Amino acid sequence: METQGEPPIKKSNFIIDLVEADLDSNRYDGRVQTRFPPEPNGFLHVGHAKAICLNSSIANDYSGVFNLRYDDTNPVTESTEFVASIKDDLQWLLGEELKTVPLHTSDYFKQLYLWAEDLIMKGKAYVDDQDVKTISKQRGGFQETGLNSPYRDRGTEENLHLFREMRAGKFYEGECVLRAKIDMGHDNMNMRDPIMYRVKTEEHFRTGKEWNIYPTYDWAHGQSDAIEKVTHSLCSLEFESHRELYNWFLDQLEITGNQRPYQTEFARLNFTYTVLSKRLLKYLVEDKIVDGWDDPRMPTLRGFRKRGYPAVAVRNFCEHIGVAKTNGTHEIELLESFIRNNLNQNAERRMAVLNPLKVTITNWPEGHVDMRQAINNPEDESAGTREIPFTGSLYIEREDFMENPEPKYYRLAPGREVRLRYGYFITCNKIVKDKEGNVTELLCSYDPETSGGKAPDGRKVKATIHWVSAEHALEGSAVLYDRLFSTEHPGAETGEPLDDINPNSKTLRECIKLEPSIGDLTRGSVVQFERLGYFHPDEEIPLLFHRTVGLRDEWANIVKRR
RNA sequence: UGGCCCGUAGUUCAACUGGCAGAACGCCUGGUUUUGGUCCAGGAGGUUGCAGGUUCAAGUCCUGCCGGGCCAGCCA
Repeated sequence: METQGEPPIKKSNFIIDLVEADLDSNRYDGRVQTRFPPEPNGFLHVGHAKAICLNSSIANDYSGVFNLRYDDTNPVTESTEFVASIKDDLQWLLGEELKTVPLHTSDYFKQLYLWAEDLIMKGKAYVDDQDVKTISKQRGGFQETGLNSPYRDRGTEENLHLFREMRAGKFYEGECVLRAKIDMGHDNMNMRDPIMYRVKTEEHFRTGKEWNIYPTYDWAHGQSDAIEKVTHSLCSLEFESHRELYNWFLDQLEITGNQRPYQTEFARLNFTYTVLSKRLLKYLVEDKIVDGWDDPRMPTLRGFRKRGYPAVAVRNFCEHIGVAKTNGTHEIELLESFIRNNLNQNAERRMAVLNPLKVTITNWPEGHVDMRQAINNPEDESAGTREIPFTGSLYIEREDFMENPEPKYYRLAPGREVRLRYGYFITCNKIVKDKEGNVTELLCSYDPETSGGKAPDGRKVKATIHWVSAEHALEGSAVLYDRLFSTEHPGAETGEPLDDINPNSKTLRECIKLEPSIGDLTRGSVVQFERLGYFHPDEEIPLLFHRTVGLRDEWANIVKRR
């Protein structure tokens, strides 16, 4: 895996400790096997990225095996659309094709079924004819013990017969279920005779109409791990209380020794200024708050991709944050710093003006075009140079001029001299305004002696600003993205995250001015528009750019502090 | 007022298993710079949730509190 020159911080976390301890004790004969088990009912987001990176890097670091396993046990919510997108996003994130073919829980339906019969015969499972409500009520509460189902003590033969009929499609949905027979008075609610199978008539996207009953997560998960010979079954904290059941099932099936996986939980990833819950993300899409699952503002991997986040930067981020059992929220700035770090090294620089202000150089020789040489990437000499036409009629950024400059504002102002990057020093002599008093044009003079960017007399300028020649400029557009939510912890105040949606998270800038070489940019690559930020060319629309992330901005900090 | 889990700079994590509490990001100051970017140097920021106990020595072990999270789907 690429590391792009990151300082080699030795990784240390409680999961690595466990893996190494198991290696030391030879628990699995030196094997390490992990898996990423998404349900194919939605798109992957950064939260999943953490789990993917964790599982795949543990397998990588210890010469183990990492599998993608679709946890497709619920035909009503799952579809092939998601199967495809998950694999696609996963490979994008990992930066390579999967080394193993994707697995499916549905591949194990037969084995799971046989094991269920096994449990029935051991008197450890029974068919319950009660409906959802009744079962739920009987489960009791945290402080009250549950009630045994009247069907709990059915005979083995009757259970077997009923279960086979369930499979044969003799029952309607909700008519009956198969339950593990554990303990209705257990402190852990998951142990109060959990459901193993339920009837579902919906067609499964892989097994079609073959099955009328489907295993629940609890019944399928640990057994699937065991079938695949997973060693370390990593999942998020919310499954902590399911671990006891995970182990109980393996106990009943007498899966032991180096064939027996064990579950370890870690904290899922959270970020400031966004949400990662499936429900909320779905709302954003369906209520058209965003333009789709791949909207660059979305924390989905598709969104990241469209926004121009390099996959390796996301991986490095995941590597860096490590894992722990503390539920917390990462500052989004940390992710952004990894994005910038990568892009600073790799993105070519270009000049673009997003909010153009006309500048006329009054002493420029009429019709003269001066080709200026510019460095493509100061961090990477091999990126070479390019030429940019300089003329007497330019556009500069409106924000780079202030009629009445505030303290510490270094850029252009009446009577002030600045440097045009790769061009000359210019001085603002006159402001042209329209009837409403808006500045429409600046009349400036240039100093021909400053062609090299320095004045022979040694005088300094405080600022260097970017520009584009008016007659050579390409016209395009840019979309500027801001945080999707306006508060660090959406919903912290009202309890409803949607109350904190930032109404200005997307700004379209049309008629932006681009230096000519931008027309030749290769698709997919991210460029830095100097002094503005990193921009990702849209995959379809020419000269449309998505702002990946802005540059760090000292001036913005100064303004904010006021 | 059940059970399980978690509390270390603002944030997220380390601390070789009892031996001088560190890093990254963020913030601040200075330097370099034809990007107010990058880079370099430095700084602030901690009663390790609280209170006891064991020990020459406790973030680490013990006890008790406090705070937070998760669990009562035929979702995963």
